[in-house]
Amino acid sequence: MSDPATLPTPVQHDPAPHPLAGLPGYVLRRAANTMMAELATRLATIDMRISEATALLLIGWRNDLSSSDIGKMLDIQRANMVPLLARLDAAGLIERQPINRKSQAIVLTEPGRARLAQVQAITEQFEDDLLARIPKPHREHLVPALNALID
Amino acid sequence: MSDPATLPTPVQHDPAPHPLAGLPGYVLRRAANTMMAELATRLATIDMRISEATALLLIGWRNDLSSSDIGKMLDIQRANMVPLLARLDAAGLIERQPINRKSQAIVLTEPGRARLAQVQAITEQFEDDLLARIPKPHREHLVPALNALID
DNA sequence: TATTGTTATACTCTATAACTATA
DNA sequence: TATAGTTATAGAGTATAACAATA
Repeated sequence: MSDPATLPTPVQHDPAPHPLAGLPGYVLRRAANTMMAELATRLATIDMRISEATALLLIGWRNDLSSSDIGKMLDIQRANMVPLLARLDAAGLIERQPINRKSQAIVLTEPGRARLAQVQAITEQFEDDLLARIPKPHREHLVPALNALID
Repeated sequence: MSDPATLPTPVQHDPAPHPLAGLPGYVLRRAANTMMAELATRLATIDMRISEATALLLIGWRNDLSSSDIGKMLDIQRANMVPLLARLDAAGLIERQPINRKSQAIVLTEPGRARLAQVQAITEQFEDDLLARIPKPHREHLVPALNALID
């Protein structure tokens, strides 16, 4: 080995800034990926995915929503709601109540209500932690700014 | 209609369609999904994915980056860089220059530089349009707030 | 005619393990 | 020992087309 003092800096401990680091679209994608990975990790402790947890929150909010209704509110395709609700059903968290011969309301079972309480505890803590990471001067502007970007 | 003076004050100008609409984490995910879908649509006009376009921007910025370097900067796993660069290579946009017998620098070809110019035009317009959608009072706070969420 | 629920399918992004060769 | 490049594989989210039954 050569004298370390004579070598060029071999390692960058801080990721070098690059031209994308200041682009709103890029930091939006990176921030969402980082935070959703964190949320997914926390929800995994109760065997829930983000998509399942969001659906459960909605189902617990109203007991007259059909699969299509939930999909429209969460921007999830009808076809993709099928395996999602099938997993919640297989876990015994929801059941289907006929509205007419075409539609069914998705409602929570008793185990579903218990799971929802866990989901609410995790998501509330997550939202608090997320906001706490943002410097105070910017904090209150995040949700209004992001809402302006949603469809 | 009733006398407006007898009605409760309609202070809620932003009525939530559902309980998730006000959660920072949820709107972060929705905003990112919406904007990335828009960017993907625009990049598809020049046959580029978002991941390919971001890599191309980085490769055009410096000509001494290895596949691993690019992956670290963009938070893409080493293994996932392989098919990404393979597609850019197959399209004739990049070539590999040996650094040593272990590493290779990824550099743009002449067609790659032309494609990069198209990518830059699309992304700059996209970033402008994104910011324009945000009400002025919130605009300057978005990037600092999001940067605080990235790792 | 439009909508609901469904099946089938495919693409993109992401994640991990493991291997070879080289620093 | 650690890193670079690679292969293989799997999970998760998303998208479209198509179908039967019902509103």
